[in-house]
Amino acid sequence: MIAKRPPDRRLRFDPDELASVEAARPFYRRATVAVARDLIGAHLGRRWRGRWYGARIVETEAYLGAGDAAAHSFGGRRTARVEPMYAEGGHLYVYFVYGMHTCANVVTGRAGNAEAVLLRAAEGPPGAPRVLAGPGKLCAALGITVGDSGRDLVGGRELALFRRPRSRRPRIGVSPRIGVDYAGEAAAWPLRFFDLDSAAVSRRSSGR
DNA sequence: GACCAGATGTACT
DNA sequence: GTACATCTGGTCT
Repeated sequence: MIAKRPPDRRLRFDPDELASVEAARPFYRRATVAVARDLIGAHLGRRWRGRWYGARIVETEAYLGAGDAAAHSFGGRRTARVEPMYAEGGHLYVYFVYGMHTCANVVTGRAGNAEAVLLRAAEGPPGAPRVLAGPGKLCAALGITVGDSGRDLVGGRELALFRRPRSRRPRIGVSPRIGVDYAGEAAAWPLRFFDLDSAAVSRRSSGR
């Protein structure tokens, strides 16, 4: 059993205060690119000891399954690690990389598609500057571990995603994905989305 | 901006 | 057994 990690205390938030709506299954079942775009500005919430902690997502990347050389499920690869990617949209796929970092993805589309959206960065309250700038830091700050891989975000008791209010539509930038140079032609696909006005979007990946 | 080390799980031979 | 990974933070130019 993998030990659970507590979230960063500074990320405390009240879902009601945001007037946000928890994303339901149909939200995740749509095209991966559409979900990746709509996740910008949404809040990822983690419940720890009865309280909610969370952050506003400001950077995502779409991974398009078997036909995408940058995706873990490229060519239909199906191992114990990537198995959660084959679940129905709305599940979480978490993996450990470079011996020290954890990255969280939201599975999209229908079961078997193996498509997902990587959560690259989020923004906390003013008291938590840059603690979420990068997929590894985002997971660390929210206490997400590989033990959360395969968890369902829909109706989840510990992890949930709250959609952004319609009134707050961020300015969204688009660029190729980060760190996937090995993926050949797929490396240039414009599948990275980010909030143009967020300081948490990593420098390296700011699209310049 | 470019370059590089770091620590270890996962996939593959 | 071995290569390398959807990174990060530090150093140097």
